[in-house]
Formats: sequence, C-alpha cells, structure tokens
Amino acid sequence: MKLDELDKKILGYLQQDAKITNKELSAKLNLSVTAIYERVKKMERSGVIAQYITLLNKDIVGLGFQVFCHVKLEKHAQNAIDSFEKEVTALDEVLECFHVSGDYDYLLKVLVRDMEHFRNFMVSKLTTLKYIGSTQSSFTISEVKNTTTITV
Amino acid sequence: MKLDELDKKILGYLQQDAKITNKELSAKLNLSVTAIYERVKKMERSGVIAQYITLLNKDIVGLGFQVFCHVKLEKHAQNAIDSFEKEVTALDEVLECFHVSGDYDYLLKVLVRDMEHFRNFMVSKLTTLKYIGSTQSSFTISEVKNTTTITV
DNA sequence: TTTGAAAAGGTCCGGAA
DNA sequence: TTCCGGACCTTTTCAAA
Repeated sequence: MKLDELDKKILGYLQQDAKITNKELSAKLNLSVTAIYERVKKMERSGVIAQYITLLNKDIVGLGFQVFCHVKLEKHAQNAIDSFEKEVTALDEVLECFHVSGDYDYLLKVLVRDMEHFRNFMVSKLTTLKYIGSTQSSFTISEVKNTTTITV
Repeated sequence: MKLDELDKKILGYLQQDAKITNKELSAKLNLSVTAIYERVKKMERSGVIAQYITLLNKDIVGLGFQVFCHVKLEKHAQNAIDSFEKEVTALDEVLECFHVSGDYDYLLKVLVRDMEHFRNFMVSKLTTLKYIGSTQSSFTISEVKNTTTITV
C-alpha cells in the first residue's frame, strides 16, 4: 500500500496514542473527520495498522526485572527447533523470542519480578526445555530507549 | 496499587485491544459499564495502564529486517555513557537500547528495510557515534514470539 | 477522496444504593 | 464500589461533488 505524507502523519499520531479521535486528527491535519476516518479504515484493511494495544507499566505491575537470554540448542534438527519454539512460546515470562544468526541460536527477552524469580524461571522453566544446549543471560541495568514507534 | 481478579481480566483484554469498549468488557465480565469505566480510570490514574498505542505491521511498512546489535564502549566514564546514550536514542532505526550486564555494554534492536540499508546504518550512523568500541550484530532469522502482553 | 449532516453508539458525569 | 439514566461526544453511514 502506498502511503502519502498525510497517511504517515496520521500513523505518527496513532502510534503514540491509539485513542486520539478523528476529530483531533482532523484539526491537526486540516482535513474533515470523514476523510481521516476513511484513511484510517483503509490502513486497517491493508494491514499497515496491525493492532491497537494497551501498554502497562512493568515496574508498577511488579515485573521490572528484564533479562536477555541467549540460547543455544543441542541439536538443530527440525523437530528440535519446532519443539523448542513451541515450548518457549508458551512461557509467560518470555515476551520475545527471535531466531538469530551468530554465536547462539535464540535471543529471548524475559520479564520477571526480581533475581529470585529469575533464578526460579531458569531452573524450573527455561533449562528444562527439551534440546536446550547452553544459555547466557544479560541483565538490564537501564532502559535507554524502548519504543514501538516506527518512522515510516 | 492492588489489582483484583477483575482488574487483571480487564488488563488482559485491554492489552490485546485498546479499542474494546466498556460495554463489551461489561458483557464479558458481568459488570455494569460504569463499574468498568471506574476501574479503568483508576488504573490509568495509578499508572498501571501506561499508554494506548497503535502497532504497525513492520513487513508491510517495509521495515522487516530486524537486527540486534551488541555494543561495547571504548570508555566507561560518565560522559562517554551520556554521550552514547543520547546519540543512540536519536537514531530512528534503533527502537530499543538497553544497558546490559555481560560481555558487552548495550543491546540494541534495529529496524531497517534490508541488508543494504543495514550496511548503511552501520557505516554512516552507528559506528560514527562517539566512544563506540566494538559492535557485533545478530540478524533475525525468524520471529518466534513477539508480544507486549504481560501476565499480571 | 473529499465533504457536511444525520443516525448509531460510546463515554462520562450526577445521584442513589 | 456498584448501579442507572441522560447529556455529550465520537464513530459510522450516506448522498453529493
């Protein structure tokens, strides 16, 4: 789908605030409410707009301990990959899992309450998965930048 | 803030869909629209609910090439850290940057169009930052799991 | 694709339990 | 905290350009 400058501006605002009204957008962009409405609907239909979601505050919710786990598998046969990917996806603590190139196979973003909970996650969840080879963990000292906003 | 089971269910639905109406929630949870409304407002005020945002489809938007960059700084003096963090935050291609423990100092999530664009990002942006020591990149082969939904 | 106007539906109060 | 009812605002549809 081709996006013109107006579409890109709409996406800019929507990425920051899913609840901005068409009326507010129409005022910012000097278009009628209906014109905004049609453009947004078109971007929803084409899939450019994937989802409207709510972000929670990790710290307030008590999950401020963020860890990146580098995982190597023992075997790289298809069944090992399928098994690991299925099992790791089922873990609530794992928000992200990417199959990556390089020294290890997977990079995981893990969210837990504290070191105590992380230890428990490692011992009784992650390292019990089938075909797990080695893991290496990096603890987050500080979040320098963390956005979902794409510059289109 | 203390969250009861009802609050947690509301958060579960809101995290998946920021546009779910209070009416829909009230039907799912057998509460009045006003009761839902009050609970949501309270969670907004307390900061549990941080933001309502829109997610775009990276692939459709033409930014489907995802790379994790491990960065080591040359110096670890405060001014070097401040300088690097400020500069890296300004880069649109860098969606996430975490100061982490381990063999390297920072872990970056970088989003670009393709390898060509990544090469350009490395050569003319990332490696030109002050105090950059070494970098190591991992390319994403596949996205196994990628959610923002926290289990509360 | 755009517009204004009107119907349909949701948000957000006040007052009461 | 909960509920109901109503005022207000937003979304959605429509005919027209």
